[in-house]
Amino acid sequence: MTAASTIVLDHRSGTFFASIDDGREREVRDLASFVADRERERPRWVWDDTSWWYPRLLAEGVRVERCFDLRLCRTILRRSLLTAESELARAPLDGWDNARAPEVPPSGALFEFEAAPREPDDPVAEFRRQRTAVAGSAEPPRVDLLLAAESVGALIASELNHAGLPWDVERHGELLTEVLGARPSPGQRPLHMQRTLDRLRAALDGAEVNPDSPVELLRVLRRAGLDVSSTSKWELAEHDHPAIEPLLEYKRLARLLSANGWNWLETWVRDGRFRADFVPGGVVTGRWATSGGGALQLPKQIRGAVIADPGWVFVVADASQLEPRILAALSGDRSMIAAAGETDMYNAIVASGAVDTREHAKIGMLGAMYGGTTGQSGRLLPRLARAYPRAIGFVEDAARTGERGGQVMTRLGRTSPLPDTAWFQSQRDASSEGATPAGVAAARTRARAFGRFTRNFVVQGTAAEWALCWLAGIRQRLSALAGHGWFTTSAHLVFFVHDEVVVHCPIEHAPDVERELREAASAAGRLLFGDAGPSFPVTVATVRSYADAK
DNA sequence: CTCAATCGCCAC
DNA sequence: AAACGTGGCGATTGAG
Repeated sequence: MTAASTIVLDHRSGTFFASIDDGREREVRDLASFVADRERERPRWVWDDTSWWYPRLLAEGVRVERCFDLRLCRTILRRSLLTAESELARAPLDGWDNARAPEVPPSGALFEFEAAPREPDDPVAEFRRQRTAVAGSAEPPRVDLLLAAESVGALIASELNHAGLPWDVERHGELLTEVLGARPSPGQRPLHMQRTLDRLRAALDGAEVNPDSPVELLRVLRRAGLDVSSTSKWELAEHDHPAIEPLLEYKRLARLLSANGWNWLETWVRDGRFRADFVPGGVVTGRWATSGGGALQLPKQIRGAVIADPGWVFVVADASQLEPRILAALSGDRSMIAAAGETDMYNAIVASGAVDTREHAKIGMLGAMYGGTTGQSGRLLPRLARAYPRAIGFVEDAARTGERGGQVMTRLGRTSPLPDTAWFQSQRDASSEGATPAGVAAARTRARAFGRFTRNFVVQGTAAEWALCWLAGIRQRLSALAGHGWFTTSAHLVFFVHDEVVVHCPIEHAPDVERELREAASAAGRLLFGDAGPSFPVTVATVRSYADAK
């Protein structure tokens, strides 16, 4: 008997079905044991939505190595310029284009069906449509790699959600009490916040202001003689007035309370784990999003509550200067690739004579990737363009494509969306006979804004592809280290933010994990850019608390 | 009451 | 120092 290569799973009217290697569909009685059994042959599981199937399997102790997520891949294939001519890309929207349902931790019966009707379309047929689209594309291997990376990302997201980030509720509580004061009764302010507010009011001659209302605050500040146009902290910081210090302090405390205070703790942390709902492909560029708990913006302030289990540690790794390295690789600019071969790319740019200081190298590169035109970044760009004409030309081309309303592609073929109809209308209006100067200016502003988007899309999107390849490599290497154990009982991923990962592992495995994280980064670079690409160094730290990582 | 827009802050 | 990309989220505010 040969090993199965693909198994398509489906469920309809309360029954599960499996179709093995394009063969006839058969009914599956016990899904978890069927999958566990077949997994020995390492098939690629094909299903409509990883975030529906996989949490249920994980809850039953079943992990799979490979999958093909039809919903995520549909999104990519529909939009990619590499598959633009396919039947799939030209077909009208259908149920396969719908957004996923939020990932809910399974409760009660693990394979209960939702009340909402599911798309009745046949996943076998959809899989065939997608294979046809890939086969007919300009570069099938490139698209295949993207779909595989996106799909394994979906597996990893579910595994991250399953494992959760270790969270010390007690430590978090202490931290809040230290900074804010004891937890007040509902509707009250914690002591330190109230005192800060009293100081603010005193500095404003006793004005009865609600500091949480920007409108009210702005009015009171202006009445107190402060010439400010908003209440944002960077603008306030430019002024000298006795109210500024208590106001900024109040804002700092209020932010902590509302974003990561006691309510947050009760809502998002269960059984010593923070479970972010990671959403692969949740951002147009291919970056992940999260829905709930603000996991991608965990303030440095509260990372002290992220503490490893007894006998365990975190190995925290982040890719150094990822986006500028990605730009070097994408553009094939040999001078910039040489700079990106060094551990500190910005120092290498200074050494090449392009700019004077490391800070200038950084500001200039960020400006090139984000489309900065004013201030320092605008002044530095011509110098970088002289030293690295291909690299800067690459992002300038992407920007011009966007300004024309065109589409750009990442390394693996993920493609930017078109501007909306209002955008095109404003461009048409601006070039029509009755165009007003204001209309022309507005259209130009919008065109430039879309150019900044496409400029950034190629870099951010390719960085996201690199990160997926890195994650996939890490997952595979950690599995190998673990042998046959269940993944959460040995080194496993617990957190991911764009270019940074956290692995939770027994303390004695940390050196091995550190090595694997570095090697997986190099491997990801070779996979995307071959041997001539830049290096992808990672900063690694082994710590008991996430706060100690940086 | 609900809903959407806006402000402001956090992350990479 | 300040304006230049991708987002999530909470509080306020105003419309229905």
